[in-house]
Amino acid sequence: MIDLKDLRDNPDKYKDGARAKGVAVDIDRLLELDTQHRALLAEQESQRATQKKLSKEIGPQIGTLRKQLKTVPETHSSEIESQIRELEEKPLQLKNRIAELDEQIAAIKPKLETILLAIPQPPDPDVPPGTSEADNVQLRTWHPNWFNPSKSFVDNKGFAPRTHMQLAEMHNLVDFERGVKMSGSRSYILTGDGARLHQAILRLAFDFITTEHGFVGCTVPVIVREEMMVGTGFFPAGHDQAYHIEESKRGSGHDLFLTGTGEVSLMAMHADEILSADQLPLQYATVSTCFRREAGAAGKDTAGLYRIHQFDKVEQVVICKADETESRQWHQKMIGIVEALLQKLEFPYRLLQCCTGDLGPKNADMIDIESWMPSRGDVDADGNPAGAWGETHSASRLYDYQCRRLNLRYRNDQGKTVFCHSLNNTVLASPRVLIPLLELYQNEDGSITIPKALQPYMNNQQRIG
RNA sequence: GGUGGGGUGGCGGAGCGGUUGAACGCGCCGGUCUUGAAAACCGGUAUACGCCUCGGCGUAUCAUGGGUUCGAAUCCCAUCCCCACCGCCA
Repeated sequence: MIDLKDLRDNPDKYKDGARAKGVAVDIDRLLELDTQHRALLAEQESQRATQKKLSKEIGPQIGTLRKQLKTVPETHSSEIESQIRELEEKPLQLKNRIAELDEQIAAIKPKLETILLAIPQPPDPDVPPGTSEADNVQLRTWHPNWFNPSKSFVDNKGFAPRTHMQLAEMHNLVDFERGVKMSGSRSYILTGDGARLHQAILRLAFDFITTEHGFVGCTVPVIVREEMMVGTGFFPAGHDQAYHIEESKRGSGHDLFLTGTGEVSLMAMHADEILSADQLPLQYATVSTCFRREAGAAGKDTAGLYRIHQFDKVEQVVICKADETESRQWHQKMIGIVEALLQKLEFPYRLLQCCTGDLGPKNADMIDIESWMPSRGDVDADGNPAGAWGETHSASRLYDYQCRRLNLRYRNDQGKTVFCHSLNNTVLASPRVLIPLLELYQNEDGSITIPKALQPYMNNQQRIG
């Protein structure tokens, strides 16, 4: 959520921001509604003030008259009753006017909030303009000595690559058919060493972020209330991407949603709280199952483990003071953690500065990290895929956009309550990450060397096949 | 799933239709006293929004949302949450 007061002062900042992100939102309409809303509120409040004052005068008078009614002979009672009635009628006009104003305010408020929630965070000025991921800008790349993605796979390893699907089939690592039988398209079963690799790499990532980088590990609910989806900024825009559990249809007071990332629960933990400054920064990590409907992605990346409905992800979030410099430092630090992990695994990767159109509604800035996936990209004359970068990580910087929605604040040195800043980044998501693992570490005979960093988590096993 | 009891400020805990944003205690902050500290005493101590002559003023908030009433923390309804017991269960 953006700051309505700031929007009043700088409407163009938000109009430009929405335009840069390609989000259609009627900010002029919001300003109009806001003006109306405030006028009504002012009148309603002053009417209420008069009503309160009047009530305090009348109240005791009615009280005394009622007491009199009990003691006085019946001959006088009708006179007292009419006095009471007279007093009671006094605030009636006010009451009607207030009810009228209440109604008008109640009619405007949801309209106002709908627009307010839809206004995206303006991109930072240093974010390059663009309309889609095609306009993202490569910042830097890294690769191990033994695999340079600027050369072909054959040049790197001396043989033609198999895809992760072929490798998975060879070694019975994934059962796509039965996964689909059970749960439809984009479903899978990790089996045998596939399941072990998955657990091993998640555990490696979880240990790395918690023990080496001091993030507090948490297990969190992956089924949450709608307000948490709204609070973290995934709703309303991402409503179609979330699985919806309609508990209200079964008599419950509210529906639930499956989270598409551990970020939701990690951030929602402190919703509606006022933290003390010395609690900050909060560094949390979780490994959680993520659910994504992939609505609108029909036909895209349908084969293999790339785009699936359910996966597991180690996620990191930071909640820090409302300080841009600190926020930016954390962003760099969180990216550095991922780079260190990928270097441990010896995966070639690159950093991409996402352009304005690719940021999503809540981010001021986003850096994607992509790992080299030999099976992606165009197929050459020999029938070998050229390989391509595939997104494995995404590091977001949100200022107070998310904390404002979550009502997550802290008390600063002056004792004022201030919305925190928040950031999040993938640590590692599997099984997508098994794509580079299997494909990069395959040998000519189809066997797979297990990365050194992973071997301790695989009972010191060195190869598959 | 069933039955019963509850949700009041940072915490504990009163209030159960009329100057109650809320007694009292604890905690916290400031002050007096003290060489210093403690004790004692005095004062202060919520959040949000709106208005504004930047000193304030107003409104809302006693789980949440409705309702009754001239007036609701207090009465009614719905929902959420917590606790206890029973049932079911990894």
